[in-house]
Amino acid sequence: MKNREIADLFTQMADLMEILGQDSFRVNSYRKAARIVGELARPIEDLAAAGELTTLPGIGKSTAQKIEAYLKTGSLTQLEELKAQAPEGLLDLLRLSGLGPKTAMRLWKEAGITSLQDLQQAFEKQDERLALVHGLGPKKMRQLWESLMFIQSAGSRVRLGDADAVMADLVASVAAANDGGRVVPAGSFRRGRETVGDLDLLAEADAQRAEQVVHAFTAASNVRKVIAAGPTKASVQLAGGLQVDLRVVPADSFGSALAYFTGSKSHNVRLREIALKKGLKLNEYGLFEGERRLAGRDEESIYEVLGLPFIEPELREDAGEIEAARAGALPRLVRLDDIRADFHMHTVASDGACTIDEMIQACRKRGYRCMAICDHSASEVQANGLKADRLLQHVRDIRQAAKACKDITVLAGSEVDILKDGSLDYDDSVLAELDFVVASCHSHLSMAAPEATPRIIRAIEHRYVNCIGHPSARLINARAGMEIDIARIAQAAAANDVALEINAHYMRLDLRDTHVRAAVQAGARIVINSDAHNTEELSVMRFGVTTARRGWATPDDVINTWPVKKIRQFLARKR
DNA sequence: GCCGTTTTCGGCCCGACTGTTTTCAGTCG
Repeated sequence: MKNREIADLFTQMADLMEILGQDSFRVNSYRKAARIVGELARPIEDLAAAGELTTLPGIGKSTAQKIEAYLKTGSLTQLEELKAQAPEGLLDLLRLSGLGPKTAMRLWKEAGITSLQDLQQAFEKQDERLALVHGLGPKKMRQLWESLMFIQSAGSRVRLGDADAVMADLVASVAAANDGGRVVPAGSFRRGRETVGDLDLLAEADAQRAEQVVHAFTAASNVRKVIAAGPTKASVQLAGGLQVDLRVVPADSFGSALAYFTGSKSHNVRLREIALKKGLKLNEYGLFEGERRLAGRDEESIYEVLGLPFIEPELREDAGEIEAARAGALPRLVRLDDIRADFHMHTVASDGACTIDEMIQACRKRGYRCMAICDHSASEVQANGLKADRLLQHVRDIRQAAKACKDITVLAGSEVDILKDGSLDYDDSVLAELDFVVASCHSHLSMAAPEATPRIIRAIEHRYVNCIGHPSARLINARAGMEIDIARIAQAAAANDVALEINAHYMRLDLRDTHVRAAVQAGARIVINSDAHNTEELSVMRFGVTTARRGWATPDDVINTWPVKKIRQFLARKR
């Protein structure tokens, strides 16, 4: 699957074209194409083979031809031509904050600097060529130097779960200075993306109070550096390197500002276009007809005046949500309070930290009516996986503990390894003793799609398998995991009454959002599991729900929301 | 380069902050 690869090529083209000062609308169209291809769940090869590339929004004849040529030849002539016109190292310069295409061009043309390395050397030698670059004063130089040092020490985007803890503290700090005015997260964090590049925070305050709100923000305990601070807007860098932007707006504009700063950028562009067609103007201060404000206090009013139902933040990616809204076809997304079950958690029997009873009590406290305990199977030696005899004893222990709790159905299960060839880690006679089987890959994780997909499908077709755990086995920011053909896997799952897991741990979120959407479209059932190794970790369920929402999943799609009777019927269909 | 309820050409979202200017360009979101 070359989706990511091709998306990166288009991004490179857009960056180079921008540096070369080419038409900005063409640049944007390449950026859009990169986004569309990058977020596609189906392999781009399949669409190309079927001649369906131009059915994608933002992909026209010309872009389709480039994709087809690249798939055929492995290179992209237009990109090579651009690279011949500008040194490739210039692209890296764009990673510096405060340095855009114009400055990159000037560094090259006016000082002969064409890479991060060149720039660093020029700084270190206090090269006089730098003084020749128009628009580069002492402050800008200092900013670029700091940014250069930063990208050398900092990593990539921050995982949603890590950002979540930081965000909670910041909201508390700012809210304490805002006399009850609203303080809420916006940006990709609010949309629930699996990683965030920065954090956005919005506060409601009048002009008088705005100053103290901005001050409370820039003075928050974990702020390392104040990047910018005006009367209504400020940016800081936290100790961990994460950048946070705050905007302060009056109550009348709070809703429009929230919509604006939640994005995504492309969703906003669509909203503005709709506004324009109605002769209106939409910005962060409201929706206006001439000077008259028609909406802005809350998000709902913006959508309403634009003639649309409210669109949930998780859907705002310009991935069909506007069209669905117009057609009245938006899904009723699953919510955390719909969740009444968790089917994947570990105990001290394998590598968990809590006992069966402790996990049961914690699930009861969360209001669940059904749960499954699924410890590791024999092959997971490092995780103290259970050999068959220990598993059978463990099953008896779970059933014994379950008897004491009438208000929750406790299923005895296992997280069984899917071996390299797609077979399972226990014999059928052992699996037959279990109520719930999660089958997961824990080894041979660098498999490409042609091997990985049949491996997983073989497990799906297995008589005793109820669920495929973390299907790609990726770890965000740490391991790419297996390439999987989600369309084929979802089709097999739907046909075999197997649920596909969204592993809710924020390191995994696997299935990822685009996979969930493809799975739901193919009619597969989704199960959201915490994979908790202690009672505390049951709370990661919320990240899984967010991912399910980003995948357009409804309560009906997600078996965790079902009554126990319906869950039992689903499991019984397997055998 | 894409696209169409003003369609095959002519548009394509808009404002805040900074640093360098000498009235504004560049960057960012």
